[in-house]
Amino acid sequence: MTPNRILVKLTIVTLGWAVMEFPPFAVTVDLVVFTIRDDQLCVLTVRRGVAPHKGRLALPGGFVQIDEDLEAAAIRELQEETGIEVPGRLHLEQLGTYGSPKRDPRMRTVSVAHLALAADLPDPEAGTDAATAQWVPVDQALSSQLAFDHATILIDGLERARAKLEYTTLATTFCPTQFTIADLRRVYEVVWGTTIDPRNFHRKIQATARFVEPTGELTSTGRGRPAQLFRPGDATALHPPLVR
Amino acid sequence: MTPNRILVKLTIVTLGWAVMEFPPFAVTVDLVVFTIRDDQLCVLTVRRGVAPHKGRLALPGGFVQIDEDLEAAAIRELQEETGIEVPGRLHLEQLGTYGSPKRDPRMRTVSVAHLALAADLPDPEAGTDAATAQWVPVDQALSSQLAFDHATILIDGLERARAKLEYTTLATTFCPTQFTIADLRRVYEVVWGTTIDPRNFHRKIQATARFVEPTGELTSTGRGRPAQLFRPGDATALHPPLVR
DNA sequence: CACCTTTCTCTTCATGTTGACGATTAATCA
DNA sequence: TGATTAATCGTCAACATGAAGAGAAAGGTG
Repeated sequence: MTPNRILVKLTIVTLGWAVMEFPPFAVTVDLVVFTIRDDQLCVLTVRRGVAPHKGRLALPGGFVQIDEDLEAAAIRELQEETGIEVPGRLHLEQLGTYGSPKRDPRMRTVSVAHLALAADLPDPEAGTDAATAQWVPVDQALSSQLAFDHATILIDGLERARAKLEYTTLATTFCPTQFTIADLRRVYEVVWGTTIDPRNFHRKIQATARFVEPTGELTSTGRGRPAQLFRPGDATALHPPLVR
Repeated sequence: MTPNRILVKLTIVTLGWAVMEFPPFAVTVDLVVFTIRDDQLCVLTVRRGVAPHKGRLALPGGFVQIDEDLEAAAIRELQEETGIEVPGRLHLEQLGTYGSPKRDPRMRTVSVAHLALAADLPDPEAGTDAATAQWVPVDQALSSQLAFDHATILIDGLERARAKLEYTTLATTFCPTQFTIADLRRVYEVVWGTTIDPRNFHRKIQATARFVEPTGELTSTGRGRPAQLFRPGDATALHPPLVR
């Protein structure tokens, strides 16, 4: 057994009055970032340039630094890999932690996955750290061979996002600063993969206090009657929920 | 800077073709185990015997071993600290991960908290590893000074449990193998801290397919009209949900 | 310009769910 | 024999839902 193997088995830290020993883990954050582009739910991916899983799509992420909060690490990785301005109009929450001993063949890694929802964002800029980052439709990502256990994480993130639309106002984070009720409806339709009656949806949104606030302006987009524009209200929970 | 400090800053692992370096973390599991005793929601606690936070109440938990799954570690700790037979009639799920750099003064620790719900269990046996384990009413635990960030974890676990009763059938895991609808109602009342109309609750439970299945037997407990006995049905989700 | 299409918005109606609460049933207790 | 307790059944008004008719306000076309 080499000295390096011994390091993997046990780390010892002396801190004045106490001696602790513990098995050392690598801790990472992975990100499931959703947005809607061209009426499709898309997830942010990176292309792996090194083994293992070289060439496969993966979720963006990286090591948590030794003095860094988990959420801070998620925000930092998001900025590094996408150039997204954080904090902005973006929702970020912890999704779950994935720590199977076999999930990374190189070392024992525990990954704290985070879920982020954002309005449509510009393509990641080439020439930056985000060079290999790209938006991929979720169904396309799921039918490709994602690296590590990222397919599991993506499925969990998708289900979380679908569920949260039911009982929170998070759908508005997928929308620009001003939007119509039809825009909001398309968010639900795209994320849930269903169709929704426009008239009942309209009634329901209007009946939910503080879900959306009218800006007073109208769309001047093209076909059909112009729609009222809204901005997000300050409600966060929906009573009663919207049901799939 | 001592060699031990250097060990804390960086671990290097050589695995044939690759050399990785990463900051080493200690990974632990903590457990929020709820049960109901004497119409009170109780949480399993241990009394800390060593610094830091010596003498304070804490949630049970411990280090994840280097080749161990996160859930397996949670199950092992549960057995070691309480003697609870796992798997049994018990619900276990991941709650969230807590990794503030300051949460443990001894080292950088990331804790994967788990939530467990169980029917009333015997007191932990003295003389075992579980010697200091005890059931404490939740409000009492919250008004005491819990160790580390365990108050935060407990609050999150409580909120998760309350929310899950709304849209799942998990309330039955707090009940013995046979129970009355009134027993089930008291679970909701205790966890939510509310009172519920017995007649409407009765109607609602009966209307929800496969929530509970009648055993055909009746209670012969004491005062009042005897009640039908039920066992848990095979439904897991509630449509429509019960609302607080 | 008249007329059609499109989309937003308001409305109706039948059905189902909820909360409040009266009434009945079946046991124990005094 | 009541009185009390708790389980169970029933009623009713208010509210929410899904389906769908109809009007309003824009653009497109001949």
